[in-house]
Amino acid sequence: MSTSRTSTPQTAGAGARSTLTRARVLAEAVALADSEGLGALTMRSLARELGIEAMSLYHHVASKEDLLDGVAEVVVREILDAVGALEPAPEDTPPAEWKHALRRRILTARSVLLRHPWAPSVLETRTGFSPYVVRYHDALVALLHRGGLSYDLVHHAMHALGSRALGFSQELFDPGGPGGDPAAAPEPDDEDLLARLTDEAPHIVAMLAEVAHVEPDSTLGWCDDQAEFEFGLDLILDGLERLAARGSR
Amino acid sequence: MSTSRTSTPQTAGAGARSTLTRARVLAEAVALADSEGLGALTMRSLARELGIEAMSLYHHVASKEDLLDGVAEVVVREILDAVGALEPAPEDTPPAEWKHALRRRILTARSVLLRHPWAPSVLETRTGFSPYVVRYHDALVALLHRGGLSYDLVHHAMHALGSRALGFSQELFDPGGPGGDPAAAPEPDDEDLLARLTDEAPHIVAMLAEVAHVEPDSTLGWCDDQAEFEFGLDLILDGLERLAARGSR
DNA sequence: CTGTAAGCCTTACGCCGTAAGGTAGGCCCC
DNA sequence: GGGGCCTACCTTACGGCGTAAGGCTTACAG
Repeated sequence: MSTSRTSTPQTAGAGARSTLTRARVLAEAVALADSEGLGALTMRSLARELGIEAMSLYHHVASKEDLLDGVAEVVVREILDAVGALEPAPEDTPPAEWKHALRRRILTARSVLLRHPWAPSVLETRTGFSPYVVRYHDALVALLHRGGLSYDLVHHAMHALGSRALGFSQELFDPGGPGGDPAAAPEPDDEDLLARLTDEAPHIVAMLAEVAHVEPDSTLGWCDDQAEFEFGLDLILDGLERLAARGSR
Repeated sequence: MSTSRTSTPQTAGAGARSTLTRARVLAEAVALADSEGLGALTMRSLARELGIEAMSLYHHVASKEDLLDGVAEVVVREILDAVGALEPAPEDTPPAEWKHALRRRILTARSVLLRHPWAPSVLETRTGFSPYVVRYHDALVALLHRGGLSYDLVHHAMHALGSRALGFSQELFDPGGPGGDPAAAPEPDDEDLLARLTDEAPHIVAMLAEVAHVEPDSTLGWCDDQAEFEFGLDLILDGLERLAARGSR
């Protein structure tokens, strides 16, 4: 890797590999978060990974916050690419298919986020307007409006979807969920936990006893996140469809 | 040194004010987060507020993480108290009223969280099973099941509600939202922002132009969070009701 | 040849959470 | 009533964080 000839006279113009760019910094940051968790993404560790010193990063990002903004942008762009590869533009989608088109887009977004489990917690904390996030949402708005929903209803719809629009929803009780640190699997002695639950939350225990995919006497197996996500999403989409059908609102 | 009489012989028994307890530590932590934001809640600043040294806190909480667990618990207990003061127990609620009962409970929870804007971001990161969180959710499960929903449907319902069950939902683009630091109001020159939006997100701009409570040429006024929260909540509740009506699912 | 700017490095500061250990008073039990 | 122990506090110190300030080299422009 470039070892020899450190003083190559190349202008570092086009595809120079040895020169660091913001894009390369961000890519490495994403890779680091993927492999070591969000907590391991520090200026120092990122620099180490890139073979430079921490302070040198500041020539490519303004601050750690800016780094995280950039990282979020990379992820959203990845979503945009994935969606673009599968979906026609909103204008080329038959209006009547808005619901399925929306559904597919959102599930595609989700599939990208599943590759970056730490991403939701980063996206949650970015309140700014990344151009890519905006563009993504704009396509959803277009789809809904072309589907016949009034802008008023579209507006409500976007709020109702919330973070679901980007493919995630935070769930209370979700061990190892969107937290980011894969090493943090809180596993207190499940015996005690179940015993506590049984008298503190009898109805929950009764429910879990009945719902198929969990045997309450085993270690708490968790839910089928994908199925649950789709259930909630469909509940909202169906509700929107009904509201749309009975004339705007 | 508490000024006079440092060696008061009182046994620090019942309601002694001078002795620190975990409860007092947690109460002060909540107060500090309320007034200065979550970012200002550090072991050192909390100790300063209590007139002790940082390390002394470790006699009452095991770690910062434990402190945050405790803080979350305080908030949830506050929710439980508020709900308990207004609502009959699930067993005393007519089954047919499940939807309204659930709605009221959740909106009560929300009203508590509005007093602690930083609380959602703490609750989001607690993956453990606080007894109070569990108890709260258990009551919701009871209400739903007594209302005639199968446990299977109840289970889906809890997932669909997600954090909404506790009264919040994260929204992308929500300046000064559940972040926690009240001092961080990102206000980039709104002129530029709107200009950028206009060509990056024409549909969003069109929507905002039409939706009543925002004049797009003014500084971006934000949405009526409460109304939007209720819209999303009702969408889900109505959908659940419909599913319940046509027999389990 | 000189000026300037970019890209990287060194050093250092003030935060953070917390490990380790010290001390002073109150309690129990012999 | 005296020795030991427990509790609640303190002091000191460590390693890690983000980053301010400034220095050194190299590449290119005039």
